[in-house]
Parts: sequence; C-alpha cells; structure tokens
Amino acid sequence: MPTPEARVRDGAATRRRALHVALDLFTRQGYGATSLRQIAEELGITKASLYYHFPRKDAILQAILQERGTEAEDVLAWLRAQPPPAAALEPAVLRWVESSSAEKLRGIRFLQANPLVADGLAGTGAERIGTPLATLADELVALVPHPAPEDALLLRMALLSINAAVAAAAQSDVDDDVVLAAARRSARALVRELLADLPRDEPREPPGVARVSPGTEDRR
Amino acid sequence: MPTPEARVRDGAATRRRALHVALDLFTRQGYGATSLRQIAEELGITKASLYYHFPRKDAILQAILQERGTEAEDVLAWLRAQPPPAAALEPAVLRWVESSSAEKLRGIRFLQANPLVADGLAGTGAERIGTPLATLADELVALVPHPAPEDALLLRMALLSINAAVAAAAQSDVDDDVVLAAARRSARALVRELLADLPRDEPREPPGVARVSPGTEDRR
DNA sequence: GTCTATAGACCGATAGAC
DNA sequence: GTCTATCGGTCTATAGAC
Repeated sequence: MPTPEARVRDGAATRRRALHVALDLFTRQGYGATSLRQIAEELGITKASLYYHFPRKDAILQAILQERGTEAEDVLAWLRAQPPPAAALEPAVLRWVESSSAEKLRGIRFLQANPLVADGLAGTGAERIGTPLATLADELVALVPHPAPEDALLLRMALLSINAAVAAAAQSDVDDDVVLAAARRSARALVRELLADLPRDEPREPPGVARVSPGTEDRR
Repeated sequence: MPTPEARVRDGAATRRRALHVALDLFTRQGYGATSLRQIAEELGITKASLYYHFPRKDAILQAILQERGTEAEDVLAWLRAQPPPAAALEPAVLRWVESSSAEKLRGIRFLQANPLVADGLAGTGAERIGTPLATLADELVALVPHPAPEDALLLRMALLSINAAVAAAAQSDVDDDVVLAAARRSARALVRELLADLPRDEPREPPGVARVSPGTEDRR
C-alpha cells in the first residue's frame, strides 16, 4: 500500500509502461544493445528510478517473458485427449498456429530479434515457451507412422510457421492478418507434405497428395 | 611485400583464422556480445594485434559478409532466360534452395543469430544478399496469375525455407543433409500450396492439389 | 606482425537526499 | 517514486616500443 503523501507518479503504471517500451526497444535494437538509460529516457525518468521497479536489467526481460501464454501446454492437453492418432496431427498443428494473437506476434518478433538471449536464459520463463513446444513437437512426431530422418524437422517447421511468416514479413509492412493467413497455409501445406509420401503400409489413405483431415479449417 | 626479417607469423593466415574464429563466436554469442579481446585470445594474439588486420570491429563483419555468394543473382539471371512464365516458379525456388552448401549454412546460422546486425549495416555486403533475394522474390511473385494478399509472403517463405529449416533445427543436432532435405520439401510444398488454389482462369492445370511442374526434382 | 599501456566512452548497479 | 552523483567494470580504439 503506497504512502498517500508525496508526488507519487503511480508506480504500477510506470512499470507497465516500462515493460512496453522495453519490449519495443529490445525488438528493434536487441536486448544487449539497449541500455537502461535509453529505456528510462523514453519513459521520462532516470536510470536510477528504473532500478526502483526492476532490481536488475534482466529482471525486465524476465517480466516480459513471464507474460507469455501457455498455448503449447493447452494444445498438448487437447492432443492427449484425442482418440485417433494420425488424424489429429493437422488439427493439432493448426491449433497451435492459430493460437496467435497480435500480442503473441509482438513476442515472436522479440524472440526473432533476440534468438541468443532467449535460449541463453534459464529458469526465467523462456523455457515456459521452448520446452512445452518441444514436447508438443515430440508427441506429434510420434503420430507419424514411419518418420524419415527429416520428418521430425519438417514437423517442427510446420509448428514454427508463424515464426517463419514473421521472419519473411520482416522489413516490409504486412498486416498481421496477412502474416497469420500465410502461416496457416504454410502449416497446412507442410503437414500434408509430411503425410503425403509415407511408406503406405497403412493403406487407409488414398494415394497421392491427400487431404488427410478436413478438420476445422476456414480455407477462404 | 613483407620485410624478410623479424618473427613474422604469416599475416594472411592470421587474417583467415581470425575471420573463421570471429564468424564462429558471432554465431554462438552474437556480434555485439563478442569482444575483440575474446577473438584475439582465441587466436593467441592480443587485441591490438588484431587491429593490424582490421581497422575497426565492423571491418571483420564486412569481410565476413563480403565472402557471401551471388547465388540470388545467378538464379535471377537463370530466371530471366526462361521462356515459360508460371512453370518456371517451382524450379526457380528449388534452384535457390539447393544452392546451399555447408559453407552457406554457416552464413545462414550467423544471420539467424544476428538478425539486427545484418540489416542494420549498409553498404557492407549485407545488401548483396538481401536486395537480390528481394528482387528474386518480386519477380517470382509476378509469375503468379492472381496473387492473394498473402501469396507474396508465402513465396518469400518458400525462398526462406532453408532459413526456416535451420531455425527449426537449432539447439538440436541435425545433420546438414537432413536440414537441406527438409528445406527442399518445404520449398516444394509451399510453392504448390501457392499454385494450388488459384482462381482458375487459365484452365491448363488439372483441379485439386496439382503437380505443377515435375521439374528436375529428386524426391527421394 | 605482435606487443604493452592507456585514453575515452559507456554501461550496469549502488548510495543517499528529497 | 524519483532524483543526483558516483563506483567499478568492460569495451573500442590508438600510441608507440620491439
């Protein structure tokens, strides 16, 4: 409870603004290249004041990462509740890709700009994204009947379609809607490529490039 | 011509070793986080000696980037010499993707680890990669009959399949061969997705998910 | 070609007044 | 909650001896 006296400028608001400004600067310039002085300047306070809200520089980073969602775990839970094995693959991947909001895209852009910072951090919330996603990838690969060496990689690429779309859209102004649409189509195309040329000892699928699961898609 | 006297340790070799070591460190730690002292230490010389070979830190970066190839320009030249318009799309994309060697993958990994450094540098060789690739993408989009808003993005994603594959393979030890195989399949799948659901006013293509161009592929 | 030594700038973090 | 002032550290880059 803050003391009612004094010219208190509302600490909670400053903290929130700081996180927003920091995420922006970290994305544009990189975490390491962004100084506390710069963040403070943009906030209209001094570096020392910033230390009132965050004890260390990387505490800002942690606070940002800790705001990330638990979408991977959600998809994982959904997947484990599904009865049919191979048919669940495409819906699961699309579920993950479509769990992207505008706010999530901000996070992805940050991670793309700071790839080394992201995985160089342990116990800070970064693993709350990476580890569940890796688990999801592993469990999905297990659904592929006889995976070729590169099939696991192709599946990871399908899951990372949003990231790829964001990367491809970098330094060109594309609407988030368009980015998401491209990511969806990429994910779908890659999953189908994955299931297209399997050694067909489970001849339930018609040959050729097959629609494996119509699913809940909205191919416009 | 070096003076024949003195304990001259062969300057050209030192320079070459320096570039190799620097690329390695820049990729693992990032450009900004790698100090000249660290590079010099790994070379067995001092920081000041490194300044004999490179006048500034970013001269090392420039030297690395200037070694990059001209594959995009090559593909561009090939494309412009092709007679049929739409049929050239898939072969062109595959040409670009398959122009990846182990050495090129090293370059891609560096760029992935340093996305901001790469495009923050002007007139240093970075544009010798980015600009021709963008031109290639633009000319290829022009081959698509009635591009949807996200089609251009999807095409860029196809071209960047190698990058996406490298990103998906990060922090897991996958052979370069496997990475390249996954990139090829991704590129092919995305190009076909791109050509699959066009407004068919050019009814030369069979409906459905079509093999647009058998091309020179080596589907394993 | 490599060295020692140092200038000069900036950074993260802390102390203490208001 | 924000401030001024400052400490200790690391960095790029330069000067000059060998």
